[in-house]
Amino acid sequence: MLKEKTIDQLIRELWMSITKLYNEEAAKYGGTMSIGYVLLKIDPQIGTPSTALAPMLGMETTSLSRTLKNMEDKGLIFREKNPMDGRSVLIKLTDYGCQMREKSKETVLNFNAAINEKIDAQDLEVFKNVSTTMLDLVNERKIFK
Amino acid sequence: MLKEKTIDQLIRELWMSITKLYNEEAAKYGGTMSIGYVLLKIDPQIGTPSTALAPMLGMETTSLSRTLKNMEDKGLIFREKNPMDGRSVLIKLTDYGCQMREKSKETVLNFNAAINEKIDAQDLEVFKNVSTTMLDLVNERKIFK
DNA sequence: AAAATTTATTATGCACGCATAATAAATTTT
DNA sequence: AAAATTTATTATGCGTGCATAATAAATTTT
Repeated sequence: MLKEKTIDQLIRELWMSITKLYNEEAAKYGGTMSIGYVLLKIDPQIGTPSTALAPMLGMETTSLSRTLKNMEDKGLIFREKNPMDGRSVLIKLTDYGCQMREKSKETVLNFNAAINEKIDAQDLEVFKNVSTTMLDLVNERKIFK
Repeated sequence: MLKEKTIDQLIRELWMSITKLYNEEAAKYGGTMSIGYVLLKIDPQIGTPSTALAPMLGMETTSLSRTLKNMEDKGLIFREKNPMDGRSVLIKLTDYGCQMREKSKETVLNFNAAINEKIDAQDLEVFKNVSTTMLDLVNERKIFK
C-alpha cells in the first residue's frame, strides 16, 4: 500500500533534515551550516586560496563568493591579496573565525560519531560507496541518456 | 593520504549535485526542481489538501506556502476553499500544471531508472535502509546527546 | 456562551546556491 | 607587442527553505 519513496526523494528529505539540525546547532553560537562547512576547509594556520575552496565543497565559486562575503561581514575571515597573482585571493581566519571553526568541527564530529555508533559499520560502508558512485554518475551527467 | 569525506559532507555534495541536474532538466520546460516535487504530490484528478502536502514532502508548511504561491503565479495550480473548514485549502492542478507534472514524473522516473540500472540492487537496498534510519534519527533528534 | 487554545494558512526577512554578467589580471595566440 | 582567450573574482537577480509573526477559523476549556 505504502508507495515507497524514490531514491532522490529520500536523499532530499534526508538532506533537508540534516540541514535543519545543523542550522539549529549553529544558531546556538550565531553561525549557519554553510558557514560551518566553509570554515572547516580553511587552514587555520596559513589560510587557503579562495580558488581551492569551492571544489573542496563541491560548490560553484560564485556561490562561495557570496558566503565568503557574509563571513567577512561577520568578522570570521579576511582576504589577503596574492602578490604572485593579482587575480587570486588568500582566505584567512580571524581569531573569532578560529573559535567558530572549532564549534563547527565539534558539530560534524558529533554527528558522524552518532551515526557510526547507531548504524552498522558494514551497511555504512555500502552507503558511502553508493553515495560516491551516485555522486560521480550525476557529476559526469551519466543519468539522462 | 586522501582525507575521507564525512557522511554529512557526502550527502550534502550528492544532494547539491542532484539539485543542479534536476534544475537543469526542469529549466528546459520552464520549471524548477522544487515545483516538480510539489506537482508530483498533487492528485491530478481530485486535487490535494494543502495540509497533506507539506508532510509528504518533508517540509515546513510555511516553506510550501511560498512555493505554492509561485506555482499559482505560473498558472500551474489554483486554490479552492474547503466549504467544510474555512481554514483549509484544496490545491488543484490546471491543465498546464498537469502537463508539467508529467514532465516532472519523467525526470524522476529516468533518474531512478538510471540509478537502478547502474548500481547493484542489494547495495541500493542497503543505501535506502541506511538513509531511512538516518532520516528517523535526525528527525527524532537522536543525534546530539 | 465566552475565553483560551489549537490548527491552517499567509507574509516577510534572512541565508544561500545557482545562473548570468561584469571586471580585471594572467596567459596564449597571432 | 597586440589581440584574443582564459582564469579568478565579485555583483545581482531568482527561487527556495526556515523562522518568526500575523490572521482567521475551528475546537476545547471554563
